[in-house]
Amino acid sequence: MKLSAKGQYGVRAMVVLALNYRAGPMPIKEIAARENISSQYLEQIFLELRRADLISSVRGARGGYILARDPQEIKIGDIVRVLEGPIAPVDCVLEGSEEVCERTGDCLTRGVWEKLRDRITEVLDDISLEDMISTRKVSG
Amino acid sequence: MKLSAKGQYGVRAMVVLALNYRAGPMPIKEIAARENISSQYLEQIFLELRRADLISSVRGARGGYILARDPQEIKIGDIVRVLEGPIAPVDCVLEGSEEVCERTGDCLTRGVWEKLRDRITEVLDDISLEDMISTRKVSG
DNA sequence: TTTTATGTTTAGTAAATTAGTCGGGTTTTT
DNA sequence: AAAAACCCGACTAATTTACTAAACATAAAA
Repeated sequence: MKLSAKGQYGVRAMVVLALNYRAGPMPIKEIAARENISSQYLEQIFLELRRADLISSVRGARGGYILARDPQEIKIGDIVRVLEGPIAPVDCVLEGSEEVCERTGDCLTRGVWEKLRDRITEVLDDISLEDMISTRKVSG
Repeated sequence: MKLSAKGQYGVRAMVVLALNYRAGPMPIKEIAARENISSQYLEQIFLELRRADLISSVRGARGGYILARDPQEIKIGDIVRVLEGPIAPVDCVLEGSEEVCERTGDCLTRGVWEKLRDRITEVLDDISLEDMISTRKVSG
C-alpha cells in the first residue's frame, strides 16, 4: 500500500512546475536539485509525464519543462496513474477494466477492495496541483 | 499502491477461518487447498497472524487454526497492518509515529498523503470479517 | 557558425523486495 | 508408536525499484 519513490518524485516535481507556472520553462536540473532527486532519473519520469501530455518540453538553451495545462486542471490522480499505473489495491479490481477473477460471484473479499479503490480514487482525483500550492494544509 | 500477495492471502485465509468459526480448528492444508495458496507459505503468514494474536493454533492430530476472537472483532485493517506494516501511502506519514521529514512546514505534498492515509484507514478499520461473510456486497 | 545548454532515448545494472521453496524439526492427540 | 499438525530457519528465483551511462538531437546564444 505504498506509493513508489517514482510516484512521489513525480508529484513533487509537478508541484515545483506548478509553482513556476507562467514563469517559462524550467530545466530539469533545477527541479532535481531543489527536490534532491537524481536528475537522470527525473528525466525518465518526465518522459512518461510528457508522453501522457501532463507536461510539455522546450528544447535547447533556456528550455525546460512546463505544465501542459493550468495547475487546477491537473489532479494528483492523473500523475499517479501515469507513473504507477491504474489505481487498485489488488489486481482483480483494476479501474476501467471490468476484468474479474475466476472466483467472482462467491468472492467475499472483492467488495472491500472495490470500496478501498473508490475511496483512494476520490481523494486523488479531488486534489489538483493548484489546491496543493494554494493551501498549506489540505483539510482532513 | 498495491497490497502484496501476502496481504491478500492473509485476508482470504482469515475469511475462511471466519466462515469456519465455531466449527473447531481448521488445518492449514485445507485452507491452502481451498484458496490455492502454497501451504508452506501460508504457514509463514499464519505464524505472523498468530504472534499478533489474531488467530490461535491447536496442535496435534485434529488440530489447526481458529480466529482468536469473534469475526466482528477483527477488522481488515488489523490483518493488513500485521502483514504489510503500518498503513501509509508514503513513509513520511506513517500512522502512529509523529516522525516527519526535514522539509516539514513547507512540504506541500504532505497534506494529500495524510488525507489519503486517513481514508484508507477508515475503510479498512470499518470492515470486519463478519461484515465480509455476512454480506455478498459491501455497499460502495 | 561554433559552442553550449538542454532535452531524448536506449540500454544496462545493483540492491531490495517479493513470493515463495526446502528440509527439517517439535508437539500433541489418537 | 504413529499420525497429524504446527514451528522455524535458511535459501532462492523472479521481479521491481531506483537508478547510471552514454550517445544523440535540437535550439539558442555568442
